[in-house]
Amino acid sequence: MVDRRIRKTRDALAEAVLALAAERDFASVTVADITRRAGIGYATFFRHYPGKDELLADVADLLIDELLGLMLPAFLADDTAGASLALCRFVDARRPICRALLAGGAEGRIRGEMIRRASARALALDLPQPTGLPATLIIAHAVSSITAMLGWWLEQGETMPAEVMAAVLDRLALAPIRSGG
Amino acid sequence: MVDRRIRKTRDALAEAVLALAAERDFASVTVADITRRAGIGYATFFRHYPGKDELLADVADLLIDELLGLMLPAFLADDTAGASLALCRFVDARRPICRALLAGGAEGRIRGEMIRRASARALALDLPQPTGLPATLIIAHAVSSITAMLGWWLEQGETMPAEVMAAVLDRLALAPIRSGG
Amino acid sequence: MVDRRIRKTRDALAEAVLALAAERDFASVTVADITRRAGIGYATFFRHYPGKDELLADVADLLIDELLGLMLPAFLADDTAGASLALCRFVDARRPICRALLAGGAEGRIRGEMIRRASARALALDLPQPTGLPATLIIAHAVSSITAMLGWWLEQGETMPAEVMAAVLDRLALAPIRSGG
Amino acid sequence: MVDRRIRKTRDALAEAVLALAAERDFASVTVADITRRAGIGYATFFRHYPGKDELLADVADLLIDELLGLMLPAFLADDTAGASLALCRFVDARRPICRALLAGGAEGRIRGEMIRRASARALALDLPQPTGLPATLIIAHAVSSITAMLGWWLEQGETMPAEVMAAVLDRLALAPIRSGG
DNA sequence: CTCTAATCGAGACGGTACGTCGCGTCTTACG
DNA sequence: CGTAAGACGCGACGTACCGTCTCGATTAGAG
Repeated sequence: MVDRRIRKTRDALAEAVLALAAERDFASVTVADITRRAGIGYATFFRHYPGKDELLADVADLLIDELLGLMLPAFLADDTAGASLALCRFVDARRPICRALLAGGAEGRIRGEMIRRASARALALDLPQPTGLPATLIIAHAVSSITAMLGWWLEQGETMPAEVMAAVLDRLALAPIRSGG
Repeated sequence: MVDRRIRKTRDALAEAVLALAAERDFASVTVADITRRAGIGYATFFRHYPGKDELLADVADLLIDELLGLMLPAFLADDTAGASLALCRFVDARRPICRALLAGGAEGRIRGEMIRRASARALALDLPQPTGLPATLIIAHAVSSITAMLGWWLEQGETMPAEVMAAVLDRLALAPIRSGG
Repeated sequence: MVDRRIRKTRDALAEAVLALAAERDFASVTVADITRRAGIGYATFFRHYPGKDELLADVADLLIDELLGLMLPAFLADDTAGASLALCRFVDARRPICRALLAGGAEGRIRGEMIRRASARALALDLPQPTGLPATLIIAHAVSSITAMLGWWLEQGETMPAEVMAAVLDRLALAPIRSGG
Repeated sequence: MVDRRIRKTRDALAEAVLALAAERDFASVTVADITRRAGIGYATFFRHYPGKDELLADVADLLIDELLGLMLPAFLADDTAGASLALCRFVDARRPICRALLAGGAEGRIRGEMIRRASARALALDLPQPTGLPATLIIAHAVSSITAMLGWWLEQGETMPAEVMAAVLDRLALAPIRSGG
């Protein structure tokens, strides 16, 4: 169905871009760096992606979708603590890739993409706003705060357990959304 | 004391970079764009700044310092609502420049710079951590959440008054830092 | 074997640099002038040559080699008159290119290159020095005198036939090397 | 008469340009190099000379005039050997400056200037051409050959006495002009 | 098992922006 | 109040990447 060569090339690109984004500022990573690392031809890159940003987005998309799918149910059930915990365990189990996406120079793009996708989902669900605040504002707050704190967490090494981090996340970023009002 | 020509050139550069950062993605702004807008020679730019990022940082620094100086007293007095209000009024009174810094493509850099400076100040003050959480984590959360929400606010036009925004900011980002524990 | 695109680009560059060197002072010719004339991209130039001097040298090299190959046999056979005549006819048949190389601002570089190559050849041949003078001195004299006179000749237009010029060349520059001693 | 300060500045410039021309390629010497070396202000340079070429020309002019004045009498008296000897002794007595002018990157300009001035003198004198050859051609030959050989000589260090060099010069460059015909 | 079309590597190319350097002019702070 | 110091506009330089393109060589998967 899908040519095996294509899959192989894309996998190599994904691995390469993550490795490079993890080890230095994403803006300074060039397409040639990626292709060299992936062991593929320079022009071949553009047969798959229009640019490095799109490659990164493609790599991140799966993760973001998975993550949102994981958090939304708990969040909608007002179980912000559960959502936080699910999130932190998810991230903890994928430290290298999350580190690449959240603690490198790519963070800005990732956050933007997450806000976009979360807003789209919220719009599609047409959820009620018990807090009386615009959904896009809440999302901007939640996503920004969470990605910032996760980035901080991942930069600390393995010093703080997922459960503790989840509690912090919940207390500072998620619970305030529900409480009060 | 300082050559008048130098001041004039720097002022022109500051004005130009703000105008350009406001009207489109900062990453797509070139040094040539800035110098053209400022009416100065291309090479002259580099006699003042190593690159456009540094120019932006220089422009933002004053604002950031002023802003931190404004918020800190209220924040340290546990008056997060007062700090929020001071912040929103400050921003409201400087919409164009804040919009350029927070709602354009420059947002990532500005946030990074703010986190850096705020962390430095916190370290210098050696403030007690009543919440038991690391200062750098709190700052990452607060700065990220606040800049994200302020960016959202500035993008909405003048639809929401500063007082309302301040309440939101306080409830979602600042108050949670103090409360609980 | 050699990429056809490369050959095409180099040919275009060679044509362009000769045309420009012929019509004005070589020092005032810029790389951009050359690439514009050749119809190639500016950066492409540097994929082929480190600078305009090297391009000119490359263009001149073929000619110089051919010319040295033409003169040496007669010269070594003590037939300086024959060598002069061969030289003048050779130049006469290639007036435009020789004019570009000898009567423009490129003259200094060309002379230097000729001295270098001729010295290398002389060294390789390890020829006896019947005159008792160092080969490099003789070469400096011969090349300088000849290029100067040829430059003068080419600037006069077609007023003096090759045979006459050859006689002058022989009498002033070449014959004195052999005679006496 | 002439402001002493002006003379002092010019002398400093002359000294500086000669020193720099001697120690490296003249084309790579910048005006800032010269002024730094001379210990004068950058802008001051342009109050005295339009550019570094003109400074060099000014410095060389005196020498060239002196030299031509020295050689001409002997040359016009058909005493080419005497002219050669006068020349070589003159140069030998001023090795550093001559080296700077003849063996550095300035050689091309100096030769051009010498040809120009010698041609002007020849034209002014309206001397008969016993050889039947155009004066400008002879001058081109003589000046080029001589400067080339002197450059070679100066580069050898002090290995060859002026008298020997003069004999070579006479035999290869000057005598052939007179002899034959 | 073959053949045919898609995919690949390699890398030349036209561009755009960069940051540097030197020039020659013009202003300005300072002695 | 003149002058050195140096900021400035200008323009060429050489570099780095981008995204497009043309080559053959290889290889997958349909017939």
